Amino acid sequence: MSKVLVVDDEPALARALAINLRAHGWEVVTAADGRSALDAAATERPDVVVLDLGLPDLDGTEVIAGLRGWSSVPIVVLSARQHGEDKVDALDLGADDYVTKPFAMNELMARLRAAVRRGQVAAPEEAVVTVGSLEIDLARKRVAREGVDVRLTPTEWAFLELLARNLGRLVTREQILREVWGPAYEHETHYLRVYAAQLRRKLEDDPAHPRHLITSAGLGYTLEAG
Amino acid sequence: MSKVLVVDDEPALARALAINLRAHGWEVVTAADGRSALDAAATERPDVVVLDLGLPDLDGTEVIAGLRGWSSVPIVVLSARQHGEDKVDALDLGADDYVTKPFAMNELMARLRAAVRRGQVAAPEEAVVTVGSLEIDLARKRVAREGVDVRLTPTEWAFLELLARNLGRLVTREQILREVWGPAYEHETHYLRVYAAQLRRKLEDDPAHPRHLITSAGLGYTLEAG
DNA sequence: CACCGTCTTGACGGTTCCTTGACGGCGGGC
DNA sequence: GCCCGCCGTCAAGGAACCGTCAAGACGGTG
Repeated sequence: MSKVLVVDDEPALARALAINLRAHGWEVVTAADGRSALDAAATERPDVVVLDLGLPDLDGTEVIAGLRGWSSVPIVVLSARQHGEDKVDALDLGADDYVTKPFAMNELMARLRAAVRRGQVAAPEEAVVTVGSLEIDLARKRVAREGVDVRLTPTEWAFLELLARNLGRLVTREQILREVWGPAYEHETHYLRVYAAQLRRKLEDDPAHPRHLITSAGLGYTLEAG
Repeated sequence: MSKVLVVDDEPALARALAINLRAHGWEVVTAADGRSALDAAATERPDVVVLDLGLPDLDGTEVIAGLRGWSSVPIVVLSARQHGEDKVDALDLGADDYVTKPFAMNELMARLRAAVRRGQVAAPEEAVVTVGSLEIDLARKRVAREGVDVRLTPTEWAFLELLARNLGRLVTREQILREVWGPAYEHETHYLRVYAAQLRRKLEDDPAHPRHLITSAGLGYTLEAG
């Protein structure tokens, strides 16, 4: 769970933010002015800071500068001002993102997630899905079974990749056909059978009794996690 | 083409909205009160909802809360009230954006587009409905009873999904038949009995005395929350 | 042009699922 | 008590779907 520090002097807005963020799984700490914001940032070590400009004591830019003196925590600035002038200021000083009021809660949430993601330096995005003895490397577009590479055709790979990106989730026939063959093929279910069989022959220990690539008759296919 | 659900009890405004939206390429569904809004959202699966506060039956906030129980569809609230009080309420409950009347059609349109865009980027959003020892995962299309997966046929799943999306609310026979079998089957009530029985056999501890899938004779079925 | 890997298409047998009918239980109205 | 409507149960037949094999079509490459 990520921790967010909300810095805002309007109690109503601060409360609304806190409630929404908590509902979405964030741990929330609040501060109502610039000085306590700096204190809270030092003691709580949040993963990201939401900073409303126009605080009673310090100018928002001072808060950013103060934080940047010792921390590289991502900062998302919140502002009522419409024009770009202080946007440039804030970004210059080291803010990471900028949202003008009124804003949509989802947008803020998305920007926070993005900010945290960017903030995590150690994120080379190791996109490898492991399923039993299968290793599916989404970045390199490779599959290995018990350590040895398996050669897949482009269509086989597209099929498998789609299932792997939805690991453990049922992917409907229509979705597979749309994604792999294109929107016009939405009803060509024959392809599914041919390619499911082909993947099983290459990837399953016992293709006749698949343990990974599971069929749900009339619905679609699932790449089973366990 | 994106689909929008317009919830407004003033016919004139609802019509004006529908016409304008359709002219801009939206697919439009309308509802005039809170209850039918929830029904329509469950059956139509809009990409975004425009919700006018001040409905005859339910408070707008109740509608938001009801929707948020199972859906993460973006909601844009429409309100005549000028001051911020219920704005905060609406956002607290999970609305995504807020437009005060009178508004420019262009502005609403832009906010809808933005809401849809954000909705698509947003997280996969765990949508799991828990009923007793049942876990119904709407995103993965899976049901587990006491932790173990239960295999459902496509029709069984469609039936259960509809009830789960209307958790605790009675779903009429007509609505189920229309949704699961199609508009032409609105009077084939035999199907309901067969499939209700089948679901109970798979999901209930004692199929003869169901505690979750409840019949209301002559009316329809309810998936009981407790 | 011939070769090769890949994609498409067809046919067939086995399985799952849907549909349909028949029957019994339950409860309300008369 | 009897009738009637509605619900729940079971089972059978047929339709839809799946897995499999293999032959042809297609598109690059040498």
